[in-house]
This record gives sequence, C-alpha cells and structure tokens, in this order.
Amino acid sequence: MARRPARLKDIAAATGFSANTVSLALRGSGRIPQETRERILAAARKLNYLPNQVAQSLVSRETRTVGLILTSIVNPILAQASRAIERELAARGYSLMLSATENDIGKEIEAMNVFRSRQVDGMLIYAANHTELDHIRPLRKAGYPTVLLVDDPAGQLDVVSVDDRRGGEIATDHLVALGHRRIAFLDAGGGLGNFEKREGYQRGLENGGIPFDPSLVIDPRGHSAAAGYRAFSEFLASARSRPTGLIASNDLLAFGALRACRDRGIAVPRDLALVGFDDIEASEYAPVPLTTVHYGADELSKAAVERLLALVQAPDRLPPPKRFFIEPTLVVRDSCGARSGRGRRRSRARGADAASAVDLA
Amino acid sequence: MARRPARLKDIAAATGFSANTVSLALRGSGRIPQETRERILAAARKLNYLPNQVAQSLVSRETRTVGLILTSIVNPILAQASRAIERELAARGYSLMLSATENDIGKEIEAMNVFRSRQVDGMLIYAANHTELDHIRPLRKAGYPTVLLVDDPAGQLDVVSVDDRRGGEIATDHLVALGHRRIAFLDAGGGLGNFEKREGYQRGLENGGIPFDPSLVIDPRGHSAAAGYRAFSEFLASARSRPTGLIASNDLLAFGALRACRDRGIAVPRDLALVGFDDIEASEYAPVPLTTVHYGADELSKAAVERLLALVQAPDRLPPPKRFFIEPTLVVRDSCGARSGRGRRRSRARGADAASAVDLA
DNA sequence: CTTTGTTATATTAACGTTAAACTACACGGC
DNA sequence: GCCGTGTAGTTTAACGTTAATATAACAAAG
Repeated sequence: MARRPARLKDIAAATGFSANTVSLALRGSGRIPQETRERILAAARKLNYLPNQVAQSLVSRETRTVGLILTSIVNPILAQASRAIERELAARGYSLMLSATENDIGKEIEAMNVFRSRQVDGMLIYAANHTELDHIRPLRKAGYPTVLLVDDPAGQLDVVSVDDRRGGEIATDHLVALGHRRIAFLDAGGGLGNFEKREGYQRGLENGGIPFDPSLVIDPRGHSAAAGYRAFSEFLASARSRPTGLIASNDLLAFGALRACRDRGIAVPRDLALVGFDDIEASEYAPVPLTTVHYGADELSKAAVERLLALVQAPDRLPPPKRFFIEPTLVVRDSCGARSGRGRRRSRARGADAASAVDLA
Repeated sequence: MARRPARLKDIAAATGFSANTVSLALRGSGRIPQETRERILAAARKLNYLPNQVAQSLVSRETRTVGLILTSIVNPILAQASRAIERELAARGYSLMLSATENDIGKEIEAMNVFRSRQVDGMLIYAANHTELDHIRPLRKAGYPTVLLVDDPAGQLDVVSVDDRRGGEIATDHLVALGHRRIAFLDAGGGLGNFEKREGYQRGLENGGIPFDPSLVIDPRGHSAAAGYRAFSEFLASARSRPTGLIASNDLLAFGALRACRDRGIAVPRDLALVGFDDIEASEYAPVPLTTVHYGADELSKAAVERLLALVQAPDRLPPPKRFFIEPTLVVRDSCGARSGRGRRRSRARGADAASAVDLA
C-alpha cells in the first residue's frame, strides 16, 4: 500500500464518471440514478475513500471544529468538563481541539491565534485570569463565536459558568450556621485573578455579621494537594490563633490541608471544620469524607456547547452576549462536622443542580 | 466589524502588490526587498491577518495536527498523559485533536475515521481493548503514522507504553516479599481486554511459588472508586476466606476498596495489605497513603510524541514498527504495611523511571 | 549594442472539494 | 417537426494558499 488516500478523481477514473458526479452520488443527491450511485459507492468502498475534510472546509468555510482553551487538563473538574464537552460536540458532528495554558496569558493568546488560524468555528475558553479578558473581547467584536467558561463581570462576553461567588457563599454560610466565626480561606485562585470564590466567602462572612480578617486568607501558590499541604502547614505554624473553620478553593487543596492537620494532631472536623470545592471523585474517599461545593460540570458543559453552537449558527451577526450560571450546591459529608452534631442544623445534601440565567441586553 | 477575516488578496489590494508577493514577503523570502516587505507587514498587521491554515494544509498536504484517541479524559493518569502530549506537540507547532471512546470499539473506529477524514498527520491511540487491534493495523499498513499507547503483543504496530505486565509483577512481588500468600486482584481491565496487569500479577505469584486462584480475581465493572467499593464489599461478603493482600488495577479502585475495608472494620495495612496502580496525586493523601505502582506519564508521552513525529517525518514509507516500554516503579507508602515493620525488607521508593526499548525487526 | 544575468514582481496552476452553470439526449404535447 | 421539460450527466469556477514559471527593467560583460 503506502500510496496516497483516494480522491474523488480516483473514483471518477475507476467508474468513468466525472468527479462532480461522484461527489453528488456520495452525498446522496437525487439527481443521480440508483444504479450509478451504487456503482460509485462500490468503487468508493473498494478504494477506502473518505472525503478530505480540509478541502471541504475550504469550500464550505466551516471546519466543524471547536477549540477548547483551558488552564490545565489535569485539574479533575476541568477534565470532567472536557469529557462532557467532547461528548456533546461529537454528538453534533464537531471535533475538539485542545490547548492548555497552564495559567499563562501569553499562552492563552497564542492558543487563540493558533485556533483562529486553524479556522475553528468557535472557541470555549476557561480563562487563566478572570480580570484580564481584554485580549478576548476583540475576538467577539470581530464576530468570532466565543464562550467563556468563567464569569465576565463586564458582561461583554458570552458566559456559561459555575456561580463561584455563590459557591463560596454557601460554603461560608454553612460553616457560619454551624457556629464558626474564625473561618480561614485557602484560595488558589486569588493570586491568579480568580476572585469570585473569595468574594463569595466575604459575602458569607458578611451574611453572618463576621468581620473579614485578611490574615485568614492563604495563598497556596498552586492548585495541588502538595501546595495545600505546604501552605496550610506554614499557616498553622505562624498563626497567632487557630481558625475553627477552613474553606479550600478546591478539593485537592483540602486534601493537603487535611494532611497538614493530621500531622499536627488537629482533628477534622472536631478541631477544624473543613469545606472543599468541586466535589471530585476522590473527595468522598478522603481520610475524612469531604464536605464540598458541588456543581453539574456536565450540565455546564452542555449549556456551553449549546450556546457556542447557537453563536456559530447565528445567521448574520452575533446576538448580544448572554451570561448563564450554574448554581452550585453543598454536599455535606463528614469534614464540616454537621453530621457529628456540632452544628444546629443540616444543610441540604446534594440535589439536582439549579441553574439560572442572567440576561444582559 | 463582523466582516470576514483578511486574506492575502486583501493585503495585495491594500498594498498594490500581487497575492504571491505578499505571501513571499510574509514568509520572509529573500526575494523580496526590505522596503516592500515592511509595507506588506504593516498592512498585514493593520488588517489583523492570520494565514488560513486550512488552505495551507490543502497545498502542503499536512495539517500539523495530531489526533489523540483515548478511553476517558477523566482517568487521572490519562489526563496527565494528555497534558504532557499537548505540551510536547505545542512545543513542536502541532495541535491536538482529542476524542474519547469510553471503551467502545465502535467509537474508536469512528474516531479513527473522523481523524483520517480530517487529515491529521498522525494518531496516538490508547486502545479500548488490548486484544482487539485489528481495526488499527490497516491504518499502519496504509502508511498512516500511528502510535499505540498500549502494548501490541503481535508487534505489528508502533508501541510506546508502560510495561503494565511488569507493574503487576512488582506489585505482587512486593506483597509476596512481605509474606502474603493470599493476594486478591481487583482488575478493571480484564473484562475490557486489558489483561497485562493481571498477567503480571500471575507472574508475581509464580515467582513466589503461589498457585493462582481465579476466585481471587475481582472484576469491578468500572474504573471508579464507587465501582471498587461496591465490588470489594461484595467480594468480602461472599468470600470464604479473606485474602491478606489486595492489588487494585488503579488507585481509584484502591480508594473504594479502602473504604469497603473501613466499613467492615478491616484495618489497612494490618489486616489487609493494599497496593494501587498509577500513583495519582490524591493517592498520597488517601486515608491510608497508598503504596502504588508509579510510572513516568510525562516521559511516556514525550517518547510517544517523538516516535509519532518521527513516523510523520519519515521520508518514504514507514520504518518497521518498534515497541518501547516505560518501566514502572513501586512507591512504598503505608497501605502495604512495609513501613510498619510487618515485612522483612523495604522495596525501593520512587526513583527515576527506567526505560527500555524492545526492537522487533 | 547585443547578450547574459539579476532583481523585483506578476501570472498560472495546483491542492480536493462543492456550487453553479451548461450540454446532450429523450420524451410528450400539439 | 418544434417546443418545452426532465434526466443524467459534464464543465467551469471558486475557496486561500503555495510552487513553478514567466516577465519586465535594468546592469554588467563581451
């Protein structure tokens, strides 16, 4: 073998018809009679023909490809979202191109250019920094279908995202309801410009009439369990007075904090109530099963793909941007202490995820 | 805005040169004088020009795109491999297309066809079933650069893979060395045709002179912690005599088994020595830190990309297939009991991953 | 001065496909 | 016998780029 793949022209040569007739027959045009079609189909099969999508794309001006830009595939919750996105796209005949930025805006811009050059029909972007979206805005202005997977408070871009602010708030509300007043926050996002969870945390404190103490906000400089372990260990060593509650901005960080506590003989939840974020698969199987903020990553992905394809198929110019948020819920397990009876009431357990849309006209 | 992206022709019209001159200038040809080049570059920048890679691909017959087919992105170890693959490809100017099969061979074939139609320069395939590779062989025969990320014992395909057989063997050897003789195997792969780990397990038993007992092999029907929990709970409930050791074919299954033990008051490692597979990030932070088979997913990915691109750049026909294996190592933590002094000796801890190549000429 | 070469640019064809326009022939109707 | 209408195709042009070839202007060599 080793020769080049078959083209329409090859089928044409094999059957004696013209390339265009072959094309029409393969696409099932009514202008081609049964018998001709069958002869052409047989030849195509024999030659193992598959249409060259590159050539098709050049003519049709669509690649049926969507670009996904995210910070890291290794983040379990982004992996889960990626799976759902790939699934939704495949079901609609689209392929997925993937690019990871590792939180580097330069790489984010580079990825956008690569995707633009490759003529993807649209992009899904989990932005590295939620406060720096100015490099993305021109894309939309130029008519490029783009959906952001994080919030754009300015409302200039299409958004399908978890309501992280609300997530931070319900986590904090929960600990406040359990009687905690010194609640620390292990926040991987803050240093990277992803401030929503912390805003929710502050709002939760406010709800409970608790003054915000900046010394209780810890930056682990990373998203890994190792970073959480290191940062919380250092915090415990240097803090004047220990908090009774801790919220981690993701579950892996919570795992690290849990280990830091074990090392120092701090019992969770007795001495420290812990709440994580994301509800990754392992969190149910942590040393102390994690109470954590859960959200429907699949539902989110589906909504994002649907919105993106609506933009792709928009007939003329793009409709005005919309923001759509998935409402997170709290999954109460052991690490917060609600089950061991320290608190007064139990928060609702995992339920169907509610969703709400905010329309900015 | 909202008008179509700029083409060479638009720059040509703006500067008064021909499209071909513009093309040459943008690609830095020596045939274009400084001043002309600069005027063209300025116009290109003003028009926000990016070359249309679809058109380039049609001419050059290469897309600089690689297709990755895997079973699930959600599997942490595959996510890690995907990250490294994307990174390696990006560094070389290639883009990544991703497709997940969820262990369905039909989807695997479909993905191969989609990628072929999209003219990817090569494919990396983490096959759903290691015993069914017959749909992949014709690809290679037809001259398509393809690298398998699992073993092909027949040696007809290029392979870059972990030596899972060896992984199963060192896990088993370890437990045998610690004195265990009833060692169970929680094997998610077996039912799916991924038999290497179990073969290694059997070889390990053989090394220790322990007869193989098929009733100790458990099929969890899934890769998740939940599947591991369910399957091992059922096994414990029905088994006549309890094993003293357990090897799980991945870490999430081990997490589930750990929980099943806790529920029944079985202490790990005292009553049951446990070894996992993959060394995912969370395994260090499990209720009992997991002893587990570790391998260099990054190294593997790099080798796979290098081999694939070597095939892509092969001048004439493809060179004969090669198989390359990454040697796994055992990371000894707490769950096997080696650290608590039950065993006689300690296995080596995580080290640099060794690698070996097997050349089939 | 003609030839030869060099420099700067333009023109043409090709990549594999689809869309649009065209042709050739048969068949009814009148 | 001529006209319109299908039927079953073919031919041509286009998508945006690159490669190959052509050309025009001018300079240097003989």
